[in-house]
Amino acid sequence: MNQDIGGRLRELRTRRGLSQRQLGRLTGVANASISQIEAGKLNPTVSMLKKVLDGIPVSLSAFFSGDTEQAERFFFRADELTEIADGGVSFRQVGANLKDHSIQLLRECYQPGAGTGRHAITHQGEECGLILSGRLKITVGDQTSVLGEGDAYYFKSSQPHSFHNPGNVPCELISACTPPTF
Amino acid sequence: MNQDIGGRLRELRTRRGLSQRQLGRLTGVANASISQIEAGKLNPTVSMLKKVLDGIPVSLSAFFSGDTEQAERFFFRADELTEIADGGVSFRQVGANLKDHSIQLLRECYQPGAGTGRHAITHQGEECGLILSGRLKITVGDQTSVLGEGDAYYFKSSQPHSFHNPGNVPCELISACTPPTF
DNA sequence: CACAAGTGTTTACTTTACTGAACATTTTGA
DNA sequence: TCAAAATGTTCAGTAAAGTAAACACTTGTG
Repeated sequence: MNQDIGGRLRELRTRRGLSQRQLGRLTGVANASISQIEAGKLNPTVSMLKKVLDGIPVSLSAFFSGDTEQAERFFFRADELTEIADGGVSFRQVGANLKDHSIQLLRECYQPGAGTGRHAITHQGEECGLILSGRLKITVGDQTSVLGEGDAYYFKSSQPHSFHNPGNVPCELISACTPPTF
Repeated sequence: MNQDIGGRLRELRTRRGLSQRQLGRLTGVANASISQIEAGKLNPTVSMLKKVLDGIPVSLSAFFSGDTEQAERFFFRADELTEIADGGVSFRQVGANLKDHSIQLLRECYQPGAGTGRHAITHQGEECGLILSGRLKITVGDQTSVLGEGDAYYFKSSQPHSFHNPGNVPCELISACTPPTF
């Protein structure tokens, strides 16, 4: 844990071309502390880490979300988007097999009458989508709406939510959400 | 600062229906510490805060990015998605006027020959998309590919990237990305 | 009512985060 | 070539984080 923090801090600091002493003077933190944090020999307080990061500058949020890695593949052919069907609902996820992604982009298709049960187990993150064709009845919290082609939705996944196709033609849409687990 | 952390922790804990002691037993942290953190009287170490958050469970990333607020609107009619055109490229963003969102879902249209310059100023986050119609030539890092209907892409925005429509019909796609700024 | 089990808070005490000043090396420049 | 001024690391002292055990209070149950 502290090894991770230290390594990441060192990477950010050196990438910025700063020495431990420079960063220390800049932030009012002892250079010894920065050295020990980077070596994983110190268990920094949040306020301490924040002071140091302010000098880089990087937010705590950015620091812990840590998106510095490179993706190994960028392009996916249509037939690679394996379809997952469940009842009258089918999904095709872009980049489903990527090991570390923060967006789930789905092409979804709801057959007439199909839908999801109410998601009682709400998850973190956010969801949004845009209707390509057909009609979809969406309930979020205590609000319900029937969306048609070109309409869209956006909500925090912590809201209980459900989808249902009330029409008599399939409903196609594209949805994007942040992953359920952090 | 510690007031903020404390308040946020208390909000998350109580929303979860946990008492300080329950959370303490669950995580192996003294309930007194949780009490003091919530009161802003303690300056927790990162590892300490992480142990506590693991019991909720919330990641450090989610904790500091703070996506617990409720969206005020969930549904958007097609004509509300105001179009932004720039050269031969047009965008329609879902939930563009939401004050705090972590996904940018765009319906994009590239006219024949249109494209973006190479994005030299790379930003944080990730981008992905799915081609609805037409063809789009995408360059990411040192890789280039021409995608057609149903094809998709996914990459970290820190990679230099550019888009261009090499065909003679408009190219429509849906893209999703995490916001450029933290 | 009384008592048991829960809640969050406060208080000594132990552990440790954090500092300032040393250290050993490497780089810069006259 | 030899200071001079960087670099990162180690170390003793101190300020504070974190704990265990009390506290005062509320809630439910026989």
